[in-house]
Amino acid sequence: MGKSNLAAEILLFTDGACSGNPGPGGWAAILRHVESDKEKKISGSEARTTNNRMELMAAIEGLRAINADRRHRVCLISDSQYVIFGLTQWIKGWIANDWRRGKKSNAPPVLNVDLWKTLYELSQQHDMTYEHVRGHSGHLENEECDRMAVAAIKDLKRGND
Amino acid sequence: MGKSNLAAEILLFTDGACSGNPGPGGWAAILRHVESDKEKKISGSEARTTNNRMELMAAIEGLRAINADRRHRVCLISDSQYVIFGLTQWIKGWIANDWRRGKKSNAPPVLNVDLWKTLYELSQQHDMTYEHVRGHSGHLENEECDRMAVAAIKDLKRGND
RNA sequence: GGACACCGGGUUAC
DNA sequence: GTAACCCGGTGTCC
Repeated sequence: MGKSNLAAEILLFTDGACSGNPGPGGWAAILRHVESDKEKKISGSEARTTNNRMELMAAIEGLRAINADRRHRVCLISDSQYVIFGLTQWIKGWIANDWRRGKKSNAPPVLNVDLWKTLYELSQQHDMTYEHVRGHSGHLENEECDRMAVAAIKDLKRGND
Repeated sequence: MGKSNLAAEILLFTDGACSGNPGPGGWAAILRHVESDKEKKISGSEARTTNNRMELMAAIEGLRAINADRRHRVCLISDSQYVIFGLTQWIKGWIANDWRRGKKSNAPPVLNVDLWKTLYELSQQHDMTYEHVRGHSGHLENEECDRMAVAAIKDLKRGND
């Protein structure tokens, strides 16, 4: 529980899972309104995707579930360094370098740009803080997200999506 | 499978690797006699070299492994544009300009001239065709050469060379 | 400005 | 072991 958490109105826990990478994937998010302690849970799946795309989707759909009528103070909590470092550090360079992975003109393109652009726009609509937690280390909400994401894959495979 | 391949008697696949660039390096070549389907594999290493020198060495040693009693139709297949374009396009200009990278007398010198001269002489002894393949894109012999070159470095590091 | 290679490091998922 | 992703670099040429 860092200082950043104390100020947040909304805690957004996210996780993604992928059975095969690439393969069937699921994502999940838990939104907690700190003051009221109300919680919302959402999850979804895709037939063929990657682990990183599911981590991004969890954050995107989580942010989409927040009312955009005004800016909220949101703390995004994920076990994905890809998501957290991407949003807090790497994305500035990507934008500066026209979504390439480096300054050289023939540097390879950043992947999953579609999701990164969407996530970036959504993050700009609120006052965001970020926290990286280690996966599978007893973090309650993170583990619940993990279970939900895995369940979403299972539903997909059973055709119950 | 271009026309050029159909005519070749010998397919020569090559690759180089370098752990650090510059650093310990390895090279490898697979020679396939098309008619008999017989194969020969060779590899080697150097304690301190560069990626491009190893790519050149792979081609040099590959050509050296071909019997020079008469001219053979050889197709050299490499993922190094440095090697393929060097041999098919650039080297004419280098020779014309006394191994300089341009026509001006103060143009910078071509690097690795020792290897380029050796490779050029060897290539003149046969009827060569050339093919560039993308690295790490599922090309069987190229990937096998890659493994052999990396293994050569490993042997070197273990002192088993 | 362009291209092909060669690495070093880190995280996750199978 | 392989695959999805990111950061940082050099070797070489046009």
